[in-house]
Amino acid sequence: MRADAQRNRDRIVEVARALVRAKGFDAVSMDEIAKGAEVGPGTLYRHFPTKESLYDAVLEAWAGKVNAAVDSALALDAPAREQLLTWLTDYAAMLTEHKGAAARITAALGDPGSPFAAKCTTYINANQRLIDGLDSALRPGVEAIQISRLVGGVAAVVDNSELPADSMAPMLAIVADGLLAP
Amino acid sequence: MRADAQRNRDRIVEVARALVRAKGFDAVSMDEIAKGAEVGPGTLYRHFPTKESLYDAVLEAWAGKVNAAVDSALALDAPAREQLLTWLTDYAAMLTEHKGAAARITAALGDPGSPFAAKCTTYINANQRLIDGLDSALRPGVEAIQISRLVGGVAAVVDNSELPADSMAPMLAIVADGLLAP
DNA sequence: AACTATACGGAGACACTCTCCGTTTGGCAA
DNA sequence: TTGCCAAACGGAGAGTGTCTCCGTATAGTT
Repeated sequence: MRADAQRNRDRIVEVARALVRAKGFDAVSMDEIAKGAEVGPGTLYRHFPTKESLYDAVLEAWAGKVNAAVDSALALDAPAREQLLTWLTDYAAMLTEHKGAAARITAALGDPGSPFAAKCTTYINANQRLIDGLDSALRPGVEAIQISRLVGGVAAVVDNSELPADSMAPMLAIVADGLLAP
Repeated sequence: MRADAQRNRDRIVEVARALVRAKGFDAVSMDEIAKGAEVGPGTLYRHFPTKESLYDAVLEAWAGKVNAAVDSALALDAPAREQLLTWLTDYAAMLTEHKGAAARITAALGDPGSPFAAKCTTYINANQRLIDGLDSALRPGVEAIQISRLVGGVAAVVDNSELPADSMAPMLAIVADGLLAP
């Protein structure tokens, strides 16, 4: 890639990240991002063929954080319930970090054609590692994608309704208790 | 209201209901509805100032169904877990009956200014009656709006991802077990 | 039959995503 | 350094959506 193209690409992602953080994905237009990054719309679309593919780039850094969070939860010297709840809370917090991310990523969980497909497998794998790690403490038959969807659903609701972050806690507690073996 | 206006209003809602059922709320445009009802866009917007207010009219008939469902679940001669699961399943099924309804209604749960506010209180009241009916079988401190959000979240995910209806069952089972007293 | 409040319809304002294509420029080779 | 050209740029505008304004038509009353 030519040097100017690389510079522009980086600036676009940077500007987009700031705008999305401030106003939410849906409330930011591509023109606005282009203007902020001082490029034309044509340039923007040369780098990112759709708005969602730009969003995917904005969320890039997250995948690593997810794996770190599941590791640190499993490393806790605590009962399974607390490990589980710690992870669910961290996971939900990451999903609500950027407005609009939770619903989008969670909706894409089963769709390999989505621009978020790579992130989805990261999330599902993280939940699978959790299941493997917690072993027999969980109810039998629970699947990683179900956990992803449950927590994603809760996070999406809280995100959409613009609720305070701590309103997730009681709902995640219910999910956690439901996930533990009867 | 003048007779022709009433006729047009009824036809608009009828056409909108059919189109939304077939294609989902987001995929149907107001122009399309206007054409289908053989009125101009101006007439459409005279009756329904926003697209969402039209959707509210489309969903009108539901409120009664919700109350009937919670009654019939509570009337079951069965353990609390089964009553609870029956209701959650019925409730989720109603939310996914029209594409796009689950996320919209659930997002509006705490917002009195939403066009769906009336429906939201119906849903919350239904869950409150469930809590009162199941009495001490539920975990202490659980709130009606939390149940509404949990089930709404699950329904929204399934709706968004276009999953088969039966994929909700295991997730609702987890929620149900989490809701029952430990 | 005339009159008026009410309702109608459609052109178009405005916003948004995305495309096409003529113009400019970075980086390499002579 | 200079010249070349593939790569990148920018912006006008196509296409689609929600919603508005206002001149026209009509229902219902007098």
